[in-house]
Amino acid sequence: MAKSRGHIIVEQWFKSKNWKWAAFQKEASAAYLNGKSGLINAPTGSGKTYSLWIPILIRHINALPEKPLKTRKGLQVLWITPLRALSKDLLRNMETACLEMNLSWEVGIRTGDTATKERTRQKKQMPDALIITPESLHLLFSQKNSSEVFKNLHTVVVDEWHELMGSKRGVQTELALARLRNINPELQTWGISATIGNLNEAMQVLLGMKFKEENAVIIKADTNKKILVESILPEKVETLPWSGYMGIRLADKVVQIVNQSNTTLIFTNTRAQSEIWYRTIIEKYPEFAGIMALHHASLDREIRDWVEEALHNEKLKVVICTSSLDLGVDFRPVDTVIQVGSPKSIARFVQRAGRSGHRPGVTSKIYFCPANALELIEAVSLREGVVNNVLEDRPPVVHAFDVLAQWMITLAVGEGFDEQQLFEEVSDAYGYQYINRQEWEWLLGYITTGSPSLTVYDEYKKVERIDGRYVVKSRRIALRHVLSMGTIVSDTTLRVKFQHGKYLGAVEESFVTKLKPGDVFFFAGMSVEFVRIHEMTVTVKKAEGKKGFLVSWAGSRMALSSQLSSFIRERLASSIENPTHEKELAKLKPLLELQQERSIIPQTSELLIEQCETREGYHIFIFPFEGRLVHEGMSILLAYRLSRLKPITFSLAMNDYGFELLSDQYVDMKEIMKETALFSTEHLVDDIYHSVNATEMAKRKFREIASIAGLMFQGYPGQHIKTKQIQASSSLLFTVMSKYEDSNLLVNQAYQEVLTYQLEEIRMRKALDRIATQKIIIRKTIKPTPFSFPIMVDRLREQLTSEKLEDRIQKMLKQYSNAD
DNA sequence: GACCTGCTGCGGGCTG
Repeated sequence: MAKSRGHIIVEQWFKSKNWKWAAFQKEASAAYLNGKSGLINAPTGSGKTYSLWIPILIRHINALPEKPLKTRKGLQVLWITPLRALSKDLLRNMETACLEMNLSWEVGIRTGDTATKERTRQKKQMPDALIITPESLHLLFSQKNSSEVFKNLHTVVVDEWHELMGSKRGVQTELALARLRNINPELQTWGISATIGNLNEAMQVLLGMKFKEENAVIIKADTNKKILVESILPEKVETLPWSGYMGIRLADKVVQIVNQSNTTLIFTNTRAQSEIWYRTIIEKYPEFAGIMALHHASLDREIRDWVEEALHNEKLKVVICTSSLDLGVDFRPVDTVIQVGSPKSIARFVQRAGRSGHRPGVTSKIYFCPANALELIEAVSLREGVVNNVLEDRPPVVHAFDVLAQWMITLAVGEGFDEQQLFEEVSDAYGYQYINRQEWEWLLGYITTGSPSLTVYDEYKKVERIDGRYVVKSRRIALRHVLSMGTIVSDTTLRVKFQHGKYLGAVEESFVTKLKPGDVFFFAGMSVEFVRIHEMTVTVKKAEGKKGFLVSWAGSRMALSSQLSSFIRERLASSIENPTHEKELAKLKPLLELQQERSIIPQTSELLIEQCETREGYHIFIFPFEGRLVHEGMSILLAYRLSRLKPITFSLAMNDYGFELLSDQYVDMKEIMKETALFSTEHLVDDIYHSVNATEMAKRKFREIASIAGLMFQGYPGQHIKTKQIQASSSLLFTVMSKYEDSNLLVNQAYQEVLTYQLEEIRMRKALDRIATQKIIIRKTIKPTPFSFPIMVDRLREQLTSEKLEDRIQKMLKQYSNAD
């Protein structure tokens, strides 16, 4: 490739910093300077920011006239980041590079944190480059002069694109990009992404449907990042429980590793789990006070900032965290990462491993601490995934009409739009490539009249059509819209603070309603006593030494990824017949032998069904090993199909490995399997819609959709509306819209989201297809097996409180040992 | 030989 002048300057800059001028940086610079767009796939800490930022500056310098222009050109570069927290670091880096290149470029930040003064300044004169979140970018489009603001924009960079793409925030970004390309067809768009399974698709989503292929490139960093995976093993497999997800039994071993390391991050799957680990370690090893910290999303921002800072300055030995530290600033001191419990996907595991050895060429090491015995299989599977570099896809969100409705109103609040033009523009976005006129007309109706069933209510008439343009005239409507933009919908939370005023974090309404004054709970790594609740704030005081219950949050459970599940199926199948030398499997051997003895371990060509009878009734266990969401869908499907043969009701339970149908009647699976296609994919969707309370599931989903689409105003800042009220009004809207309209796009979307995300329809179909080719093995067991026991416990847990659960498990224990 | 489940992320006018 011929070296351009710009290319040489970039190269010199890298050399002057004594940095290795890596192949991907060369490639990216050259492609950018040649006017291309694309995607850069490089690990964090590899200098990928500079591989774009420096060429951008060069391009600017080259374009400078001899005499500098008197008037500034305004905004030329947008740098989109999913995390506010990343913006300050970026700003520093970018400004430093400007200084080094002797260029008086101004770089600014525009996020929710940006002060009013700075906003006003930006309104008068935008900086040359702006670091921004997708939400703030949408807010810029709600201003009257937005096309003027973006007139001279020539480059947009989307950082951590893999992180945005799979969510509705990604769709927001797609829509904004489509608009920016419309304003300036020459716009160069670059994405920066970690490695995911569908990189090509990621680029397509970023660049939109009309992008010319010859102008796009994917640039992969050829960094052989080494990742070492080591399991933390118990002396005996008996140490590990059959079921359970906390993993604290191996706390001593974990502490040993922490002690041998400089700085350790311990990743847990839930906030409650991180609190348990903190409490367990501090009780057993009081010397960790002061050098151990907690980090999760419900802790106060100030505390989290302190933890991040202390981690950076090597003041902390260990931090116990959740996904809250998956991304974010470089923590160079971290040399060890421990994952407690299944990470559920290989990509997440790799991402977390990368938090250690955060420099090019340095090996990352991650320890896996299994939380129950069967997770030893996952340990082996994870390692296999890492070695073979198998990573999950991030499927982009499509047909999100709620996000589109919001976007249309945003534009109407801003400069207004011509519907034909906007329709063209929106079809350029990957997520709306198949949108048709009928859907579009419905959306136009929705934003102007509030959909056919709501026409009598004025508050849903938001947008007016004036001289062919769709605009929002009312100040009040504009204000309320701007106050509720974005796609992240959360429950109402209450802030927790000490009497003397220090804020600890936030808990959910549903948790607080259980509390009485004097109750003690464990939160933010300490025991606190509930004092009172006033104006959405929970006041507490220290309760040293007292034991209390643990804060719980209503989140969602992550399901095992299909890539990881398939490794697990294979590992299990070969565990007995072709045992490998993996030490994890050696540990697990006694348990697998017990499974083999009481039932079987299925080969990959087999589907195992276990049936047994206990005092609770007749159990059917089925083990597709497909992750809990698919199992949820399958259990619903099977329960429905069985109930059509004869009237029968089941209670359902599931985990990542299998599911249970429990009834007070015996079902002869062998007979039924002969006659009925229980696992057929035929009428799958119909059966599911008939079977479950699909309406209930859709209703719950609808709450988020209605919020995003602007049907429910969540209140002015500082003034809160209770979750219950929001839930009630969304459920009312759902009922009205379903009843009086045949094809309400938002209601349909709710059903679609239930199928796609809650029940993982596509994956379920694949699994059912696989089952169709498998041999069904039905085993009657006298006692629950290592496979089935955890599912039973799971069901009990949902029905009973924890004390009662303990009693029940004791009873079960007695019952089954008596049978011996 | 069997206990502790529930991730992350953003944003908020106008006027004088």
